[in-house]
Amino acid sequence: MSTIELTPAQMSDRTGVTIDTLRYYERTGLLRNIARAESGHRRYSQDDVLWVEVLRCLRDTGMSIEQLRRYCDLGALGEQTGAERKQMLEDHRELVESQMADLRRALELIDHKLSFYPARPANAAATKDREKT
Amino acid sequence: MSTIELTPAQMSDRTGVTIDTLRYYERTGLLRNIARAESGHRRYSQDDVLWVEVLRCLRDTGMSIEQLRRYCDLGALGEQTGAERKQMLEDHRELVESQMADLRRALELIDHKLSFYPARPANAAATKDREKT
DNA sequence: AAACAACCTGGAGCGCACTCCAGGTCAAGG
DNA sequence: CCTTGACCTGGAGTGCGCTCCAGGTTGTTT
Repeated sequence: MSTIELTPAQMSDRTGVTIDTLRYYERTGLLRNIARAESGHRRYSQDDVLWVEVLRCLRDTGMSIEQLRRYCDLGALGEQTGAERKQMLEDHRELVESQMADLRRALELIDHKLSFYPARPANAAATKDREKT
Repeated sequence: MSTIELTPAQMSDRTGVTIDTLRYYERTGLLRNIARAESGHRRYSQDDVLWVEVLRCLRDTGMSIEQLRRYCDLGALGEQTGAERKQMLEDHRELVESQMADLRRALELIDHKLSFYPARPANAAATKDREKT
């Protein structure tokens, strides 16, 4: 299995995460053991790509950098930290579900408000737009 | 209909928004025409409560303060801004739906990862936790 | 009337998650 | 060789959304 390695620029393209952010993640411990070329330049593996996608998925749904670092620390510590990692995931799962509830409420509100606007840009006078409702 | 007015502290209790944040919203134009007692102290109306709930709903789902202010500006300008306000709501609706997609992806990822942990804190050796997947 | 809480204003400060910068190294093309 | 551009490090800067503070007024309780 040829381990295709990516330059920082390529990694940034693949993941949609900027080079600066990749370095920031490395500094703060979210990315570890990134390979280097002899020149000292980083070389990212396919596993790194997958891991960054996991990180982004959790970040984008509200897990803090602090918590992600904790999660990484636990992973590095080995098997006996499984229970705590599981707990973190379960906690985050709850957060995600509560966010989904928020989003559903927001959709309802938006649709309710949109229902006061005419379907096509018709005469404005026809619309009695009840605000704050 | 008695217009029950609320003190800042009461308003904060009702909406879950701190007094400082309520003032901040007023400064930045998200809250307007807040009544005052003769003393100069604010008195919030029931409509203000509803409006803050709308603001929070939009804020919590990712609309920026900047955009919210724009939305308020348009509202203050009157009926002829209806089209733009409608557009803002439609744009935000799309944002909300894309966030829901993100959350669903996250839920899948989390559940996938959780599936590698034993149901009850059993012997750790039994779990071959494949990371980065 | 004295004490204490709640409120006022203008402005400064904070935490998060990046993002940018200076000053230097490395490497591929002409 | 020389230029050009991608990369390196350590550290400073940024923008957002609040949050806090100083110094003063108001209003209620004892």
